[in-house]
Amino acid sequence: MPVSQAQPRWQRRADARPQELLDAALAEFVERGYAATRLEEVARRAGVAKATLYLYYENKLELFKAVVRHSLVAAFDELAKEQRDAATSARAQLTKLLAAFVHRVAESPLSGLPKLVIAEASNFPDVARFYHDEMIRRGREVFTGVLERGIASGEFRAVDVDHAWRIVIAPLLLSIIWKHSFAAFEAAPLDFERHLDAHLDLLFNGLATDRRKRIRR
Amino acid sequence: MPVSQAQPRWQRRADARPQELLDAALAEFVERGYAATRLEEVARRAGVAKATLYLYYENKLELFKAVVRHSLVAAFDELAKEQRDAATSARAQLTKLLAAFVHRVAESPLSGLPKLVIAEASNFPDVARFYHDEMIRRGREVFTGVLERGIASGEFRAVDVDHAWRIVIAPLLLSIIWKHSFAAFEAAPLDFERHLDAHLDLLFNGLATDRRKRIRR
Amino acid sequence: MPVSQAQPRWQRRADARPQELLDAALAEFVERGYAATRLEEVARRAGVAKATLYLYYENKLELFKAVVRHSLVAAFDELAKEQRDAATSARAQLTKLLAAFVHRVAESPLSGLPKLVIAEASNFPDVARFYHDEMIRRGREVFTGVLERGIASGEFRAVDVDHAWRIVIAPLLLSIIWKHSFAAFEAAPLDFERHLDAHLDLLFNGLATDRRKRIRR
Amino acid sequence: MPVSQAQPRWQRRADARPQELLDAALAEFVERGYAATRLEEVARRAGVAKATLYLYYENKLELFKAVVRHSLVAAFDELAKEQRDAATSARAQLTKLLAAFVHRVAESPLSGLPKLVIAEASNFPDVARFYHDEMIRRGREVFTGVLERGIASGEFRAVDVDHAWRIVIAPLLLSIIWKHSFAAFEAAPLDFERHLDAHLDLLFNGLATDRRKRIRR
DNA sequence: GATGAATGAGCCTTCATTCAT
DNA sequence: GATGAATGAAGGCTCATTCAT
Repeated sequence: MPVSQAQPRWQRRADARPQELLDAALAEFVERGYAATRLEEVARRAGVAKATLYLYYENKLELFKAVVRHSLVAAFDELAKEQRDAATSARAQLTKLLAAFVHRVAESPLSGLPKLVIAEASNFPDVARFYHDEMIRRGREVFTGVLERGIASGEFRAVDVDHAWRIVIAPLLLSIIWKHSFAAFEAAPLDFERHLDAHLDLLFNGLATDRRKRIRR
Repeated sequence: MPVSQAQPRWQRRADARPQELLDAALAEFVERGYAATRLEEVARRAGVAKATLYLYYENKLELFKAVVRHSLVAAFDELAKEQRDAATSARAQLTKLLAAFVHRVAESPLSGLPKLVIAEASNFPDVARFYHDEMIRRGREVFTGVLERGIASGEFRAVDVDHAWRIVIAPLLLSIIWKHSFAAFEAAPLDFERHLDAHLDLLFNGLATDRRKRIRR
Repeated sequence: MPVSQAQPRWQRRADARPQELLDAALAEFVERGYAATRLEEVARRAGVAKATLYLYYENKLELFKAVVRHSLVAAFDELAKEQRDAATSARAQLTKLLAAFVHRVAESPLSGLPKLVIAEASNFPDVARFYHDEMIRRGREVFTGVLERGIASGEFRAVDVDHAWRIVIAPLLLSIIWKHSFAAFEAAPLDFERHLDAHLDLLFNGLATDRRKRIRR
Repeated sequence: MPVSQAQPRWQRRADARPQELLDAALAEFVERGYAATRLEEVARRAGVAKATLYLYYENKLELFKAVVRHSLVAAFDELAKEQRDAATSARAQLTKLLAAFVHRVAESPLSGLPKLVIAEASNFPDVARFYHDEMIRRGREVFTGVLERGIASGEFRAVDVDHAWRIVIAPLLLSIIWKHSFAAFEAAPLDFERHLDAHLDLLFNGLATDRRKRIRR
């Protein structure tokens, strides 16, 4: 297998940089969007001077990219902690995947990443493409994999996997978007746990009544 | 009949103008976000001079609010066309609602609205609150209403309605976000029709195998 | 005597124009200054549309010049009503002149003119020069004339006429500037009558009690 | 000793800056008025970039206010250098006050302040009120004080002090307004010294020769 | 002649970026 | 390495001016 000739578009360079800067920048970017984020604010939040940012990142765009790249890697790392042993049932595995997403991503600052990328996708297509190629593609692989395994094993019905994988994660993705957009206007914060339960219940059992209902997970 | 030699420098279109401006502004705001949208561009897209915008809207923020307000109303109008007759089954009604959302919102420029509001929620909390109070609250009412009716009538299982309503719309909402963010990077554009079918299938029947499978709608 | 070859810098053209426009413009220019005056406001005050102004004046500057020119002429007309018969004493004549200034200029809208010209002198040197050459020069002539006549006749002491004329009008000029600048902050409006009396008293009799103190400070 | 080849793009002068900016701004504001003054010009005159102004003053209006405030204080400081010892005669003291005004204010850049405030009074009432309350009120107090003392001691006639104080300063105030408005159009610049002499002469001795004419006009 | 609608040019203000210490 | 000070390059907004009716 030949080594790719081209320079990787995303170097690892900045990953050694202070975590504080990236944390501050992620928070600001998520809260305000790329354009409305002022480096002054990022710096203040990180407790450094504005000019200091330039010691670590060439410019605002590079900082932005580093934030996305770094958060992406962090998200992977978090999810990877959940070893996907193929020994268990597809249903158990799917449950585990979704739970991991909730516990390790949705409830952490990393949850801002999807919102950020979505909001800036048309302004920074290469960032969106990067996210798409790295995160979404892998997500799709993982989820379609489980679905197909379940179908093959007879655990799952023969659903339209190409679309089902999106439907499976949609409620969770949407919940983190919710959290970053409308949380302030709701009486009580969204209960991720119950939300996940409700999703799994619907997902496995469907909405329509059936006399031979399965036991909740 | 002699053709006038000179093009008039501009047209007088006081009536059509507001709509044209809102259309242009919606497109730009959705594409770039509030901060990165230049009024120059909005104006160019609408075919007017920048200053003309100020004849109709006091400033950028007011234009933004008008866009959201107007799009919201337009979305309602679209959805209202689908009369929700309580005569039919809850299932048929839910199906109709979701189909209406796909056909009348997701596939129109109005589909940009959710993405826009989500992206700018923390920058403009009052806009987000407005959207939340007007759109989301009503959406919740409609969907929880159908769910409760279905449960009451025995059509649906006794699911956790407070969460289920979100899960029911999540795949559709996400699909329009998708369309505005990652469409460019996918081989084929998302097929809303198949997506809806897949969702309805999963929603009503669940993922897990069941011998007494219901008929697809 | 040859006719002047050059075009007069200030035509009489606009003097036939609606008085309303000039009145409105004078008021606005005096109140806000040239730059801060919006033609929109002038038009509104005159009860016409902005574009209508352009039917009468080429542009803002021409309107401004017309206002100054017209007000100047009006001021002259007012003052000319006071026939200066050389039969009376210099003192009576001087008194009459100052009284006329108070009653015909200071207490009319024309009082805004000096303030206006002063404020805009460096922005529009030709306007200032015009005012200087027309108004001030004539004022100087009139007042130095009276002073010299009084000195010649023995009514007045042999004062430094070149400076005295300014001193003679200073309190009145300043009073109208006052009126247009600080009137709002004073408990009672300036009583022009008493002010004039006080001035005349001081002017003719001096401040010091001892009539034999002729030593310079 | 080698000369540095390149001029530094800018100097670091945080200490001197504010004063330089205020000086430049005062000059421009006096020359053009608030509205017509472009910050670009102020900056150029001060030798800095436009944006630098914003490091020291929030916006144009704040700069304007700072200019007025600062000039006012500076004027006070100048005048305060003239200790007003009550030991001398009222006449000597009045003379001293007026001379101080001429030498320390009229002949300095501070002389532009009254013209500036007068011109912008109706645009910025709070600035005018500030000037009125700080400068004018104190001026009135000082001058009426001296007049009353002189009257009490028998040095001065019993004049109408409420109006006399204005008359006493009017020629000097007007002279500085003159200087900033019409100086360019006169053959010779106004000789402040002679002007002051002429004023004092008239002020103390009056215009009329006959010391027994007490009949009111 | 009058005016509502439209616009081009200009200025204030912000902010990413750079320089000097 | 860190930062306060400075700036150039936008972009929002205003307004004198012009066009079409």
